[in-house]
Amino acid sequence: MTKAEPKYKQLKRELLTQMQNGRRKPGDMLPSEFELADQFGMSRQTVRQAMGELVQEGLLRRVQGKGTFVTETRTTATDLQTIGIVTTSISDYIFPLIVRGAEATLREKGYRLLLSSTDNDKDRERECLEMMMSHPLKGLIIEPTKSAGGNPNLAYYLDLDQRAIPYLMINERYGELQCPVVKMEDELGGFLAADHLLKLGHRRIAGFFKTDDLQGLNRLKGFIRAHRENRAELPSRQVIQYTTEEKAEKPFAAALAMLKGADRPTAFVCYNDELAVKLLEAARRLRLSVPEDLSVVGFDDASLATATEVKLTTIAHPKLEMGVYAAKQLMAMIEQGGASSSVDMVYEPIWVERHSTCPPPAEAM
Amino acid sequence: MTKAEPKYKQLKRELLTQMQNGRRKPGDMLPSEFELADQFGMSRQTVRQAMGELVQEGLLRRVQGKGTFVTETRTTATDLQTIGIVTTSISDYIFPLIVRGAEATLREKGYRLLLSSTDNDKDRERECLEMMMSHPLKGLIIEPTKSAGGNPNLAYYLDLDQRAIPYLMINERYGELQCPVVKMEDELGGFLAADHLLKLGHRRIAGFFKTDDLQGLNRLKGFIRAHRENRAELPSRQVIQYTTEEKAEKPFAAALAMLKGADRPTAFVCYNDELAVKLLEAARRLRLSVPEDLSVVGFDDASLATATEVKLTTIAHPKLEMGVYAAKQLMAMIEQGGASSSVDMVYEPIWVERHSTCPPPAEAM
DNA sequence: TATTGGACCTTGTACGGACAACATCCGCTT
DNA sequence: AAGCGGATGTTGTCCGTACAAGGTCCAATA
Repeated sequence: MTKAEPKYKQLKRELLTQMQNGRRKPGDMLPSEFELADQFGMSRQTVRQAMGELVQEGLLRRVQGKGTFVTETRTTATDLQTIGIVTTSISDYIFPLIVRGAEATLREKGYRLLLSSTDNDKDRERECLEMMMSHPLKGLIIEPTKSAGGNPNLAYYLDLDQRAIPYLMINERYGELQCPVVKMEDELGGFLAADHLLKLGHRRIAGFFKTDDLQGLNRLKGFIRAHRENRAELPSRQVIQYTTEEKAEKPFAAALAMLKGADRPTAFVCYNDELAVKLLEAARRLRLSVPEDLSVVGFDDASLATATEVKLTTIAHPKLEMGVYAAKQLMAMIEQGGASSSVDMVYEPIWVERHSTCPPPAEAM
Repeated sequence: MTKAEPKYKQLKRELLTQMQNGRRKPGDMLPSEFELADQFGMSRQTVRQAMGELVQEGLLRRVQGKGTFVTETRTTATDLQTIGIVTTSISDYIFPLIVRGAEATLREKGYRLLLSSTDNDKDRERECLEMMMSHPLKGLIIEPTKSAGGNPNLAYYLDLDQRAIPYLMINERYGELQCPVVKMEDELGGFLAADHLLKLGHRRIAGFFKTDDLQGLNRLKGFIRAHRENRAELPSRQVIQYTTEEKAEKPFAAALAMLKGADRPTAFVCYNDELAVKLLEAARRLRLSVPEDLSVVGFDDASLATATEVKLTTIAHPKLEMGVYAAKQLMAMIEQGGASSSVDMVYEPIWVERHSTCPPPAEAM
């Protein structure tokens, strides 16, 4: 025989169902504690215990001298649920779009969005995860921080698994983890960029890649594969790798040096549009014209790409849509109860031709 | 004489201070309920009430049959608290920086950040406020949506007042409300822009302002004042007003028409850098060179301002710092218990001279 | 008519007692 | 030596009572 449910819990359940049925609407006043005690054949203290918990949960509001009321506002009985996003950089020119897509989609479905940013620092990532998990969460969207490095915060992700909180990654995935990922096919993007340039006749293409995340590493991989498949040489000095910390100086300086040197490259492939715009400046400084003297390809199709005089040729991916998709996917996982049926979504990169690319100058052929 | 504090609250306070002193460390077992009742001369029920609240707050953990213990782990003794930000547009090129400043500051102090965006739509603003308020919130940072129009969501803000949830506004304030605001002195910014150009000798300056928010309206106000104080004429056709919905087309078309017409303006003052970059494109299309034929001034000192070939002269304000300050101010208000001592913070705009401005061409003098 | 005081409602605080459910320990039994 | 059972101590549930404090209403009062 099953154990008897405590009386106060029975009352609590009864009141809850009444509220869900609509028999007690928001704003309604409940019978007084004495009355309820009478009705349900229990003491006032027991009634108080039941109602106390409902007050704690925000479903009731007690006012001394007046009575106890069903809470207003609470649009639906199913309370709003919260999902979190951990980004590397809120102010980065790409991520706001992804966040915007996700936010709009989530709000529509009644979810709330907790946002935090790691600033590309793994210690901060730990703080963010800690913060996120310290309150009930329905799901998480994570953009890995320095995904090419290790994952010192593995324990937190395992904790998520244990708590059956679904999560998915965006842009990249930590290798050790099994979860869905929404990303662009970066390797193919790197390939496309270099392949187009090689097909235009370029033979000295410099590549600039941020390689502390897997996105950059994969773009570089594709960049190399394009050279191999086109039987083009790729001297190592034509590949510039840099980290988040170095991004302000190193690639710009390297580009200047290469353009001044002998056998200067006839084309640049840049990790993203932000860098491409910077390198345009390097070309201007040396009075090289783009694209006649130097072709430039960026990544991301950011708003920067069309702000410049020479509109940038770039590799695009559907940023807003990725956010929307990630949100939808996560909501589906939540509804399924955390069954992370690892179905990835990989977007194909799109070559967007504008005016920063053309065949190389004749003398360089 | 002051009213006596309830006994259970006295006990609660006592236990709290003991825990803060370190007299009771995490993991320690407290005396039993009977013992405490004895020590403090109260009944066991009263002790239970005090401890019940501490359990609710996560500071104690009760285990039937064993005892009551001080909670382990939660280094964040004061449980994490949530504050919300309602922006007009997450992906806008300015706001991410403000959000980033606020997020970093808040996370440091153990607050969590709920983010949502109105997309410049007052219905969405209502949804956002509803969503924010449906769960316990410690405070709100709001960027008003179309602040020049009315405020149909006034009821929600009054509700915030009633619930003693402190809030502050950023960029602008709805006129009907009393709350601190963190903003730039837009009127002065508009004045500076026009005044500099007038002092350079320009006499036909066109101004483009988004006037569905107060920021734009104030910049326009300053723009007009500069003309008055410099005794310069300002025909109405030289002022272009537009709304969020029109921003993609109207100002660009108007600029093209003005530049093609007789007595074309020798300078543009633009609502923001985004528009300034667009209008640079209009000038290029008519083969006018900037700044020789046309000076251009933007607002915001966004990253766009230096991406272009001609680096934009612009009116800057400390975006990141504004976010940080807003966060700090809000936290102070929370600690004071919602005493919204309406102390505004107004940042002075800064004239950042780059290469898109110079004296007007001689023939136009 | 306007005000006040009190009756009568509500919830808040506090006390007392009783038994149930669970955990631990210790001595007794096997 | 191992296992069982009960003593003992803890929190959980439930009851009853009493008075305080806040709110509402109405009738008596100025």
